[in-house]
Amino acid sequence: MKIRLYNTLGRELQAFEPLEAGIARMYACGPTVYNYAHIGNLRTYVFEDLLRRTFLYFGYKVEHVMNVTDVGHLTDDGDEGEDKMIKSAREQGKSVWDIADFFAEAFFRDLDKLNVEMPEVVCKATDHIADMINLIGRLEERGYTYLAGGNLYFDVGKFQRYGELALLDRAKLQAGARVEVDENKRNPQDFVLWFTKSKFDQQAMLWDSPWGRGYPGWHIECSAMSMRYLGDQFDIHLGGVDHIPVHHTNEIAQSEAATGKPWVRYWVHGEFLVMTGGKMSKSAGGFITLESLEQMGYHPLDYRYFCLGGHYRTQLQFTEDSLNAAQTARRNLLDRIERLRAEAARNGATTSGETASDDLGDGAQAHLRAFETAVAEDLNIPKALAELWQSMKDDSVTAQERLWLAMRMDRILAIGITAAVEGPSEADAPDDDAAEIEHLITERNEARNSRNFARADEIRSYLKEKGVLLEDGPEGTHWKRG
RNA sequence: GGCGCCGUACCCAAGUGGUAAGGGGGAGGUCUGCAAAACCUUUAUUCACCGGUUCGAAUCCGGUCGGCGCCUCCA
Repeated sequence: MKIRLYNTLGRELQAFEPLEAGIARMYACGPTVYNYAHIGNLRTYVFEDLLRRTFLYFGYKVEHVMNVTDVGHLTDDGDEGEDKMIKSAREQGKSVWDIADFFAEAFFRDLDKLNVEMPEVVCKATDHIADMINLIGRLEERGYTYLAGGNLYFDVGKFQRYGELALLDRAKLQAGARVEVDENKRNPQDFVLWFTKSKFDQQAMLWDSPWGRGYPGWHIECSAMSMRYLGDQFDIHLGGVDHIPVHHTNEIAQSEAATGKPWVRYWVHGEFLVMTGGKMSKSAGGFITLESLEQMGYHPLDYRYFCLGGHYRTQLQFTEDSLNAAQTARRNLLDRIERLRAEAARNGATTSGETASDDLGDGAQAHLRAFETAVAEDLNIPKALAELWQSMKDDSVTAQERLWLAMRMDRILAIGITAAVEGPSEADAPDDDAAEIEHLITERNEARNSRNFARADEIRSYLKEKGVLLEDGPEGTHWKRG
């Protein structure tokens, strides 16, 4: 099936045509590891994971590269004098290197909890300084750079198509709208490739270079590392929408200036998670981590499910109510899976193993096709999720087929369905108190049979206090942990 | 000031020319000693507002109002 994606470059839906048949090569801008990722950051990585899984689902080989920015950069709003990494290191009494390792580890732990698969390559900026110096050298040879005030700049005036991605009209850009203009720049949009004169003193990470001892500008790392692992030209570049006007615009300029060739074919950007009053950010006070959601009683996959509810290109409203809705929905879905599993078992069907989709009935086929069509059309995951629900509720499809469909769809959605189907069922789950609970249930049912409801209710409330819920059904009494 | 996005039920949110997906929540019902679960039914004649194009518009065009993002090394 043809996958269509919205290309920021050109602002239109385009059929994905890889440079090399059957392979999707993509680069994703990763985190700057000076703090924990907040759930807004994580939304973007969930989106990238959905795209990755979509390619895999449709049979592509994926070469996915993500960088980790572990070189310090400026602190946030209004603070022009300090480096994020240095600030964080000082506050925590650690070296910048330790800070980077610590938060990178935390970041990937979060991704793992969210069922975000690891890219084929995760590369740290500090391991690729030589690649950056090399690339800057190519730019210098081609005359795109100038030295001023000790720093080496990229001259956007030499790159005619500057700003094409962001639809920037250089003549109309208001320089210094929010930040002081760097007097050394020839054009306001010029950016530093290599610093030797830091705006701040305590820069701990320094490397020798042809332009002096210093450290690289931010944008160059993505160009250098992506080209190192994916070649001078590759298929897709991913990131958050905030990167369109500056970071990605500059990446394109320096990459294409260095090679003289078109660089990336498809630019795909994820929109922000927003809270009441605006986007999530430290200054606004709404810094929520995955861990804090866990402490509030949510499963990480509840958050993933929540993310699937909105299209990647639209802002998603985060509220506790909507996260609750996602949590309940996911529980209901997994409960339904559990019942389908029991039904399939009663029918003597096996739930594991592959069923060729050719063997599916027409109804199941139609559901699968609807799901795949939604996913392939610019990753319409909300629609795909709706198709999942409809297929689960379709009684004309056998329980076994529905389980198979759910697992199949979970290859992309990754919301815990496969684990629910293939893992131990609730009944198999070991429980230290199981014997006592079973015993009490037996006693209660004897009491019910002799119409001693007072005793029966006593047992119900006793177990409820211990967190055990009883459900009387036609086939006996089931219990579960509440 | 420039660039871009968005406004769909109580909430989240698909749908972008053919007569409103899905989830959560609410309401009613079946079942049940009770309770829960499950199941069934129901919940926008209408898509911020005003014009226009069209046989037909939530979808296209123009305007108004409102929200948001970016223009800084925020995902």
